[in-house]
Amino acid sequence: MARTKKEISNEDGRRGEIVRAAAKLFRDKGYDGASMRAIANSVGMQCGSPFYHFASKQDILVAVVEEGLRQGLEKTRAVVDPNLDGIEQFRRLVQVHLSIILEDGNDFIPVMLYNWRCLDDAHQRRLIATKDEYDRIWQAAIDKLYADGVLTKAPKFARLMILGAMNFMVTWYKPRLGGDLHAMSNEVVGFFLGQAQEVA
Amino acid sequence: MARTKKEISNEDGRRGEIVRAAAKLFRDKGYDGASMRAIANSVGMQCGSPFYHFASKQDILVAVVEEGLRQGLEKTRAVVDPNLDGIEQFRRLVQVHLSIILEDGNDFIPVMLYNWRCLDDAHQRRLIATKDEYDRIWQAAIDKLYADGVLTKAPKFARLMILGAMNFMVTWYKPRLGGDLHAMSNEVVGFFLGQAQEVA
DNA sequence: CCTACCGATCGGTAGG
DNA sequence: CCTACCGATCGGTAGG
Repeated sequence: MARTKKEISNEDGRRGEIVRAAAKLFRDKGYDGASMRAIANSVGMQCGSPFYHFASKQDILVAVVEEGLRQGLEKTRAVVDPNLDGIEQFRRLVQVHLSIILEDGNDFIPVMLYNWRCLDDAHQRRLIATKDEYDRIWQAAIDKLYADGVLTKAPKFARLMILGAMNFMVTWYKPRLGGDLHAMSNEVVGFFLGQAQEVA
Repeated sequence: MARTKKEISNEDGRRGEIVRAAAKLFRDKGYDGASMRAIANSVGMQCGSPFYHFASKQDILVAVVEEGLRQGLEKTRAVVDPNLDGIEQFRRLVQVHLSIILEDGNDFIPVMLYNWRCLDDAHQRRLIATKDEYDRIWQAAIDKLYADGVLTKAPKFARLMILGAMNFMVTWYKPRLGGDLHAMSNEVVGFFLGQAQEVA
């Protein structure tokens, strides 16, 4: 059976192993710091073998970023619900974003955030459309907080500050015993929305 | 005359040119992505010549980070004044931090922020003491805002969010014609402190 | 600070 | 997917 579009984007099998191993190495050492040999060896292959699955190292990076955007957009859309009140919608977006960038094994989006310049211009241009879709979801949620009076400052700038503060957590957050991501989400929500609302 | 400590930390002369050129290249292409040849050529040297001034590429990175911390701490201390009210102190810290990370030619701290893992463990351990000094200044200013009731959430977490949001601006901020860094500072201050205070 | 060069490692390929 | 290999480039050095 031919490889369907869904299977490709799910990155199953050996190819998927390479994508996941590369994501971890790109995150730890950066795109230039992670060699094809290191990627191959981390999945038990010889140095030339990943080129059976990918035409180039660049294409592996593209696959990592595409998989990150696909998973991220899927998880994010799953918590969007126009019936929620603004604060609860925001809380869910924060929780899911922190899991996307901080949870163990979720290396795709951190690689995208911190290796974006390693993508060829053409790939950047193509992938930015999906990034924009991600931003639109956040912007809509923040606009609603603004309309409700929970946030009072320019909502576009608010989105950049809030997502920036979270994205920079990649550089300092160290997971502790017992999933404290939920606690972290509450701290983030509490900080940006003030003390008006109780934490779940 | 022997090179004094002050002259070393000021990075004057040819050595200083290498440090500044390397900072720019490290910022644009990353530590691993910027070759010694590229650094040498960007100051009109041949590929082996930087090694007359530095023992290794790693030592250039160390010099970049040290120069960034030295300049950053100097500029930051210059705006610290215990007689200022909390909000005005915060505003000045934001302004100086944005100039440190976003102003044209100030590549040192961005290199530190986004290439920290490229430093050897021993250098990280040594440099972290100066980083901590920087954080202490910020923490004191934020603690005061907390004591004054301007901020109401855990001040340590507040520092991480505020500095994180600013530091991530390195990835998206594009300077426009006519220095808008001052306007940016006002937006940042306005966002984090709410609309209580007027912008200068 | 240049010239000329080193061994190591890089991404990538051909043939099986 | 492995073996064996390629040219290019890397950080770094010796001698002047």
